[in-house]
Amino acid sequence: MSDTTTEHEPQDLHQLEVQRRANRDAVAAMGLDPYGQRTDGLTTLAEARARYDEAADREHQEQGKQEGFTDRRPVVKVAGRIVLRRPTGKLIWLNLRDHTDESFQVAVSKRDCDEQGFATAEQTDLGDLVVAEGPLMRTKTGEVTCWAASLRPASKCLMPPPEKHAGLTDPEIRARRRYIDMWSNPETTRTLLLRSKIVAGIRRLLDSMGFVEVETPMLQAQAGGAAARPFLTHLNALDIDLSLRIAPELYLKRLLVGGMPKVYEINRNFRNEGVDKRHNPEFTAIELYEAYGDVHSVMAVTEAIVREAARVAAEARGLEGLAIPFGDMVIDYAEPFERVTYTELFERVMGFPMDDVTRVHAEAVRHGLQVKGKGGVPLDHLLIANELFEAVAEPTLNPARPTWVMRYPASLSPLTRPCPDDPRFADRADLFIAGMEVGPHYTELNDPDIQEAKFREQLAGLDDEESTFRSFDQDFIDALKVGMPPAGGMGLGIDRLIMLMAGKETIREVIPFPFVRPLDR
RNA sequence: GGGAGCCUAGCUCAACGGUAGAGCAGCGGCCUUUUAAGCCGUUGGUUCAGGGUUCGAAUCCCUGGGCUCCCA
Repeated sequence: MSDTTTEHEPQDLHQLEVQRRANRDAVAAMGLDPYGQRTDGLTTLAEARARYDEAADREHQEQGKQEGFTDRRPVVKVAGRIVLRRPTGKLIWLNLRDHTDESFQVAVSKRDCDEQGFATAEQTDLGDLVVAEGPLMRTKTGEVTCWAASLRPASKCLMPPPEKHAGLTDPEIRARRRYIDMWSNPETTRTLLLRSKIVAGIRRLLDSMGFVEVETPMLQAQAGGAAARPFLTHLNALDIDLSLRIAPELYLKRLLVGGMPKVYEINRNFRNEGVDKRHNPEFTAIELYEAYGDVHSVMAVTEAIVREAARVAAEARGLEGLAIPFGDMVIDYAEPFERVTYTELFERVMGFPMDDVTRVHAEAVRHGLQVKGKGGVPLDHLLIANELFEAVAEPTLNPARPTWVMRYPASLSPLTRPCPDDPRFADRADLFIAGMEVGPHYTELNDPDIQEAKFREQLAGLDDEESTFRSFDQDFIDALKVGMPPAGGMGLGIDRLIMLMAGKETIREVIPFPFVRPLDR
């Protein structure tokens, strides 16, 4: 047996860690492995609790001391992290936590537990992992408890744990040291498990609708498909610079050209922009394309996805129906989503039509909005109108009602197909929930000549810095020349969707390891 | 990018110009039905870093760092 305490100079370690190492070594000195080993036949804490048998327990209480009594109480074997510890002399109460139950009581009695088990219980610290085995009973005060016949160490926690009631609250350390946050604050684990369940539900739904999940390149020579700064990297083998993708769009469309009728990808995008409550440099999005569909058909897919997410969330959180609380409101996803066109909303809120150049300009100035671009050139009228729309009209949307804003002005959405009945408007719809823009939906442009012209127009409008990051994607135009079916396409931010469903107002809460500044050490 | 707030023991927090403290955790002791167990005793600090003002600074000022929130 190695004496692990000698591997570190005691003065390098905090006294609390020194003490924990000593406690670990005391367990090892008893001939037990403080780090445990494979254990078969374990049940989760929630399963163990569910196995409690009232009748068998009563029978044991009434007749347990009689000659020839057969104990029929179910015996469970459980593993968990010690979150509370109450020694009362020759009886030690431990509360274990796992991903299914935040506090499951184990009693370790000197009389009824094996000798090593009781000695282990005496040496354990808060945060240690242990395996307990014994019959299920109810205490005087009614708590279902595993009355341990044996207790074995499973792993040592050498780090002093957070305060046992207040838990870990520092938002930075919660994100940086998620492995502590997760067991210290069970809500964190619940949220991350909910995320997994929702994503699995979305995949199940889309597969049942005939969509095929694909994976397209993350490393791209030119990062296209969205307006965002990419991360740059380098491929040593070929000595060329590459970008991490900002969107999978242009590859998914190539798959439509190739003949896949319904495709989606749930994967990471990388945008070299701000980090705040709603933005992480890497984030997960679903992007989906449906051949022979249009903006309306993919809106229907999104509504189905959002309702499925709400169904999974409501079930996991024990909520009635599809009403999910978020902040100080409750969003009922069972209700039909609101629909409003861009121009309707503009006129209703502003009180004048958006082509009223004079009033648009005056209102923009009154709201302190930019009416001039870089270099003092006056902005295009529609761009000014759009600033007004975003600053004044959008915020009037009822945050508690998922709302589609439809039919954007064509010139604001150059890469979208115009509405068939009026080419001044583009067949685009954005979904807003709780004041967040959740995802754009389009009838996709599939005419290669128009696409090429719009590309070039857009590139010409970029300033120098932006244009160094973006370039013309000839192969994509070539793909369109081969013929892409008419299609509907959509993107949906998974992290934001999870925020809504988990009731978390920061993106950090729903990402297992959100970006944190590297420590300088 | 602009503004505000915060940084004190392992954790959660007091002390706001006059001897750095509490609870939890830890350590020693007692305790076989506890539930934030209890009782007695006790260890633990470069008050983010550096500079300044002052007889005296965790506290006031300056610079830097980090975090959080609001706005763009």
